[in-house]
Amino acid sequence: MATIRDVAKEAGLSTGTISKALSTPERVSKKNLEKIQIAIKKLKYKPNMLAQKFRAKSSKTIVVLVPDIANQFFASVISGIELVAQNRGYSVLLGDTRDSAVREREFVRMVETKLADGIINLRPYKKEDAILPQDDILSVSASSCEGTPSYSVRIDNVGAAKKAVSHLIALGHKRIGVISGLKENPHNIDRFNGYKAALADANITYDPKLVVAGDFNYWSGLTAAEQFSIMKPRPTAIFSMNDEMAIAAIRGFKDKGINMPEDMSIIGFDDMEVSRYCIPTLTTISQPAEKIGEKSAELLLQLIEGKKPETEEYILPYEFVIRESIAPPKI
Amino acid sequence: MATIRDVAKEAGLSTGTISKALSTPERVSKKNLEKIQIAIKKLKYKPNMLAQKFRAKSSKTIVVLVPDIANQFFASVISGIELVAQNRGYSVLLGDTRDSAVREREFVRMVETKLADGIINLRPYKKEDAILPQDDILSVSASSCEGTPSYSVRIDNVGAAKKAVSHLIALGHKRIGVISGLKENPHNIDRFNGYKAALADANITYDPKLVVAGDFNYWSGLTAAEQFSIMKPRPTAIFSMNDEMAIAAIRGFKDKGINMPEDMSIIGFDDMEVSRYCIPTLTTISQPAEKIGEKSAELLLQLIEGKKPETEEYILPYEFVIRESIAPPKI
DNA sequence: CTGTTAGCGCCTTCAA
DNA sequence: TTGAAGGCGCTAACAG
Repeated sequence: MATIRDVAKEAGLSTGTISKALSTPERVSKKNLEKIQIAIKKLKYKPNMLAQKFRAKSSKTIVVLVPDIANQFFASVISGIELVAQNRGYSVLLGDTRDSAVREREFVRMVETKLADGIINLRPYKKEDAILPQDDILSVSASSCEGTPSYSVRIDNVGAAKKAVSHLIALGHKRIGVISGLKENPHNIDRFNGYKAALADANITYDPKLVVAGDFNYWSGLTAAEQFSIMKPRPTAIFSMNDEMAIAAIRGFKDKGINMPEDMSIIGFDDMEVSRYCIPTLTTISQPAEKIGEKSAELLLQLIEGKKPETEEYILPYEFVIRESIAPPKI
Repeated sequence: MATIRDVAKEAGLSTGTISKALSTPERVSKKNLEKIQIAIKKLKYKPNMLAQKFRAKSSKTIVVLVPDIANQFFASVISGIELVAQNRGYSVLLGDTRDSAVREREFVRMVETKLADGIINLRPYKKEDAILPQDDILSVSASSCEGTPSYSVRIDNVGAAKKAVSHLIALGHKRIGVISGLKENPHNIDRFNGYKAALADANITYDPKLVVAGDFNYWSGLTAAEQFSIMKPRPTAIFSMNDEMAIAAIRGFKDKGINMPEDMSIIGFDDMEVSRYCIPTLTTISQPAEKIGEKSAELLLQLIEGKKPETEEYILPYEFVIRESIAPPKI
């Protein structure tokens, strides 16, 4: 492997000049620039970035911690992060933690040991179970929840859920079921609080029987629909903690001969691509996933470059997208 | 940030001893080991891995090129890769190329510039449009297709497709439709060849009208089902190039009053998790995704460590999983 | 505009 | 078992 010294020798110049030619070519004479070009080509010289980074004491890399990489929403957030990072000359190291704290710590170690400059965490957490933030680690929490410590970018989950449920109430619904996500999941908790708040506002008493436990996955939405279909009295509308379960539930209700939206209204959360296509198309909360990613990256890069951001918490606007899946209750 | 020299000073020893204490503690006296431990804790010393890697001239990192990160199958393959890599002390850098050659090149540059030691490519390609392999880059192609240049790990797509279609023929089906994936996609091509081979074996003439173009996504499966439902005569069975489209098609057929498997048989490809749950459960080809990942990683690490693998092409066994979605045709 | 030189943090001889 | 010293490839003074 050719080094900068080999190039210098080949071009009959010093390493300093080669280095300059690479970083600020305008400050090197044209003649020498040409010689250098030729030498580089001849030797197939590629700068050793490991050496560059070592010397610069900065890896120009940020780690993105993802609980589950095969997830549309996260993929969009990552997309936004990469956009900003690349524009600023940073690379993105994806850390699929698969919800394991051990794996999460490993990635934190990477920044402790200089392999990365900072972390964006896509796993929502409350204060209690937080590994991050850590004193000596620059980190930002993306798509976080209420009460996330330190820098964070998110939407108002409570408000969004409340808005959705209030809309159902305004349509005339009184018995509104919930397909919940994982119990301990902070997003689930926030959205659930929004649900309760909407009921409280309308003086509807909260009935825990109307809450069916799901796990954010398709299958659990299907099961939930079955349970709702045999309830007496049956709810007239459902608020699902994500689109995937909502879409499964639509399917499940149809199998039981319950038609949407005539017999049953349903609202999801996320606005996945399929939600525009399913039958009926799904009313849902749309999160600005890419924007969340972009904002998080901007925040982290600010921190890395030693600037102090104005605010700790950035709350981005969501959108309540009304589609075919809701209607006033019968009677 | 404390360096190894600071620790040496604090412990009253030389840097060499500290270094040894970190790598081969058994070769350092217990007394000194203790002193060193204390010094490290006091100074909160963390070795600078950028320096370590620089000196070792090896990043102990492999890049995994993924066309689309939000994809179950790829996620499983990556899982297998990470398993092997971590056991051998390598980290995995995920490169989501989003099918862009530019982005792909960027990751190739990382290994040229020492930021990574080798590449595992999850994008299938034929000889013509290959960026990899490249002379000076160690790479392995995972989940590749027929005719992939250089080291590769895959299943026999042609054989698998042929087996599935032959099974339909054996059940008595003669008009067998296809929901294809993206036209240029090599997996699509291989599987399509398998389909044709099965027809040829049974002396059934290939009818291009029975092929509906899809794109591997849910929505295209739905559309395909609509098209098939108005064909006259309608096919009695469908071979779908992946599970996602197959599951969508089941849905689409049901909407048209076509019941599976009585009125229509269907077979998918991939064996996604949902395929075990949908109604009817889906007959499909199961790929050993994790195993493909593991084998690819083993191969690449062998190459990195300078050993020459026995074979260039590793073909892993697939499984034809028969579930409820197929039956003999009516009459 | 170009060359010289020192040193980033670590590890590995080599000698004690 | 420990210490001293050199060097990995690169860049940033500084001097010319």
